[in-house]
Amino acid sequence: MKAKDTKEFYTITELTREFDISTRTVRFYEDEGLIQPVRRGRTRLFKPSDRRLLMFILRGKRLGFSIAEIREIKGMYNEPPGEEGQLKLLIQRVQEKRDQLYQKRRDIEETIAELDQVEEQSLARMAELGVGV
Amino acid sequence: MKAKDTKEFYTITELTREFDISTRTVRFYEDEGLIQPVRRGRTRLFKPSDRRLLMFILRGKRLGFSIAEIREIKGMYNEPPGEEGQLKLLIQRVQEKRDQLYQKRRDIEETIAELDQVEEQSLARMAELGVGV
DNA sequence: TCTCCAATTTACTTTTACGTAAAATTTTTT
DNA sequence: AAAAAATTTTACGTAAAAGTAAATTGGAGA
Repeated sequence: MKAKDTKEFYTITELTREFDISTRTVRFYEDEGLIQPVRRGRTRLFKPSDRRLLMFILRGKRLGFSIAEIREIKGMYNEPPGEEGQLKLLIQRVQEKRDQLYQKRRDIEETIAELDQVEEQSLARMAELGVGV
Repeated sequence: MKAKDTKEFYTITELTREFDISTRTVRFYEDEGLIQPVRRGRTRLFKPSDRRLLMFILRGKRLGFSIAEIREIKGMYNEPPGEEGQLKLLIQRVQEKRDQLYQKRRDIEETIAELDQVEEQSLARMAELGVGV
């Protein structure tokens, strides 16, 4: 039996169904240079690595990153450059992105805590009304 | 001595400077019904509660929430409704939002872990090059 | 080969979240 | 009070991220 990621190729619609996005979206990401599926004739064929890349893009989107930011982060996953200055720059960029993520994580914790309170109050109100949960 | 949040009123520019946003942005949020500063004549005056509300909005933005979503979350902070059906709906919505936040948190953890790896590899490469950190 | 459905290309449109410019106040400073 | 600075309103503009429509094209099956 074939597991998800051992499939040779995915069609565009397989991916759009799996991730609940439109073909336009996938092609848009290709236009933006984020994915480069191979072609059989004109038809796009997506390898497992393309699929993982798409997952990476969608994860970035969920976090509110723009296409440009996603492209930048993707670039960081390449082989580290051989030149010292470039290397230092990369390390710096990585730290900046990570700091952004730390901030987002704090934001999330705060928001979750507040929503917890809302829920608590709501449950209390339910109890007042004598409603079973 | 007056602490930040005991000030009676903030002007629009005080807020734009503190949070590094434009007046257009603040007025846009007002147009969207997110903030309702009082007026002295035509001039907007922002109370500490308005300032906190603005912080809340900007936090939502950092998390990639749209204005509509921020409005929705804000609505959850109101007094819980008295009617049972409404209450149950609220609780459900709260849980949905929280699930979204959990997802975002997982996304963040994954991305941070990957960036950690990039940094590690970069530092290893630095060492190879015999560069001092 | 014909047919039909999925995929592609091209191009115009839409939505969100502001940016920017102009002109008219208002407020503050001198 | 006059000048300067800040604020407001109005309105058009824009960039990002797709949505949508139309016309083709390609491949799979009868």
